[in-house]
Amino acid sequence: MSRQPTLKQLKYLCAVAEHQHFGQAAKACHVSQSTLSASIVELEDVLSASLVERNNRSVLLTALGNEVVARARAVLTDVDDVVALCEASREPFQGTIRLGVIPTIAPFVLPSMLNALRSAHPACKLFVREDLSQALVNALQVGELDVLLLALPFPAEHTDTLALFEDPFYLATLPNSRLALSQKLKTKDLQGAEMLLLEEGHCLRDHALEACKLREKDVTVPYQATSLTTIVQMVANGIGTTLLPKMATDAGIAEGTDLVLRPFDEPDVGRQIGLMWRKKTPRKHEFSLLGAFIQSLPELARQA
Amino acid sequence: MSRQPTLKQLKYLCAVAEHQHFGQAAKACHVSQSTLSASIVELEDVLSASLVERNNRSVLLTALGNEVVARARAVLTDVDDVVALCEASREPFQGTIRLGVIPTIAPFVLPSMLNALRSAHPACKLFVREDLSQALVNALQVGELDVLLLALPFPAEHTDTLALFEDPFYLATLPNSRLALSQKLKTKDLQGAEMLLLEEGHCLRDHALEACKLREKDVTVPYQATSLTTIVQMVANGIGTTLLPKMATDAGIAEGTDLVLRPFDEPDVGRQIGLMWRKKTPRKHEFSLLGAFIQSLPELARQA
DNA sequence: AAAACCGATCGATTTTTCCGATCGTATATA
DNA sequence: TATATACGATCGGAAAAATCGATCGGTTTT
Repeated sequence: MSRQPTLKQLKYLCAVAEHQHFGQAAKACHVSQSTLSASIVELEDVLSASLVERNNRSVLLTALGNEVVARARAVLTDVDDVVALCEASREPFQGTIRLGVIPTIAPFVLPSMLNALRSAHPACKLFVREDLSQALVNALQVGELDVLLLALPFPAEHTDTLALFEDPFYLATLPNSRLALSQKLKTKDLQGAEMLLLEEGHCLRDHALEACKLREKDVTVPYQATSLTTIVQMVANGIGTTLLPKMATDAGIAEGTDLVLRPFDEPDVGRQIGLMWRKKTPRKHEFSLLGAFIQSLPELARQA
Repeated sequence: MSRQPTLKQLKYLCAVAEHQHFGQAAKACHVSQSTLSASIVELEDVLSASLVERNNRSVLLTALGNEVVARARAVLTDVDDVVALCEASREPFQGTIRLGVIPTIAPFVLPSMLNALRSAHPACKLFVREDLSQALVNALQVGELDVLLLALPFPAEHTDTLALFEDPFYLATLPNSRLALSQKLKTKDLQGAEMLLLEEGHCLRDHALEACKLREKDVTVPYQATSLTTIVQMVANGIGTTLLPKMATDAGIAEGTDLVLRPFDEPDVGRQIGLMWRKKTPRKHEFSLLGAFIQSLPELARQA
């Protein structure tokens, strides 16, 4: 079993190649001549090859030595690149953030968020994955994602959450419907309404049911309703009524339809948006800053 | 001043990434768990970055950790490549040989030599430079070339030579010339002949003068005679007479002309072909083998 | 509640690294 | 020819590190 050469040995070899002189090379490496000399000998021993021809008057590299030097230089710069990479990642928003976002948030927050982030922190690379909450939590826990933007609460072991803002629900219905006419909309008015909600698995569905104190039997589950845009089209065609989060309506999801949007005359009818990360992540601070950054987005700030 | 990570640290990190488990990674690296653990801590310290999230139940890599692992893997394989390169160069004719050859040998030896070498030692990379003896010797001494194939003797410090074979001179002249008719050709017959030789700098010129005991004034120096082929054409056109080394005539340099080739009726009218290398080269043995290899070439052997 | 598992840490020992001094050789100088 | 100089190799001791076994503190599983 032959050992591996050391980075130090490769570095010394490159210095020798550059200076063609052991003494100067040693000085350049801030070590004594004897240390460098021994290191070169050891390298040649490890590689079982002659790399340097010592001529007492001049130092020559063998053909193999030249090859090794060329490759060693590449290795050393690659290692330096690793160091530089870590240095760049030292400060917040200088490295890669792997972000998970749920489908009922992504289309309404990501566009402005990504734009603002790119302006404020050009060096920050954001990797985004859009999926259902449970899938995101799984990915978070196995280390595929660093932080999630989702609706709280969502049960997840070994995680911490940071609440960012409330996202109230609006009732979306046709102007001539019974619910559209009520001045002071209460959640109990929804009893027996034909509520269209997203299919099972979307947390928006669960949060809507909970916020409005509804039960499964009060809800009509449409086939293939995998996006809010689809739901909106169905409501606009008179198939029923739905609840839309404010961020969706702010983003203009109901534009181009006859739908009216009615707020509820009750507190806490809505969902809470927040960040989630692993308890043990070393980047809590950075993610808290990310939370503050999201809160400061003008598109979201005006609803506070 | 931040230090550099160690190859060992990078290796351990990659093992952790692969096994997702400190204990198993340690076992794979043939070190104790404590050693590996400490090594990872030190790596993170050197890089001032969190690479691994220890979760007591599972080991996760940070985004930065994944990046570092990817680059570390590349670095490690590059280093392994260096080791492999040296291993391959361990045996003779497995590495690169930088060979210098003079112009009065190259066209007649290289074709068959390169062919044979490629067959016998496919892994051997031969880099050939063709130049005048003095230029080759300079290149040899500064380490740009490893070994020379030239005509001996040629003065050169710090070098050893290996004589390979004699290369007798033939007189090349037109059939009807005075010299073509003499049965027992002696060098002193050349006195006053219009001898065409290569321009200054070619050792063939000096060796020819010496072998035939001629002086400069016996010789006609043609303009622009930089190759034997040119000389041959000139002689064929009646401009004079010349000396050709046997290896050139064997290679058919006079084919297609009316020239006759006459050997000398004296010993040692010719030049000696040999190898030259630096006294301190670590590859003496390999170059000796190269010499034997050249001697065994059928194109050269039949003249022995 | 106990056992098992995992990585971090401690203390002791071994190994490695590093330096200054010296040596041997080749070259330059007198 | 003798001397001085320059260079890399080598040696011995001191300093630094790497490594190990044992143990700790925490979590998960039984």
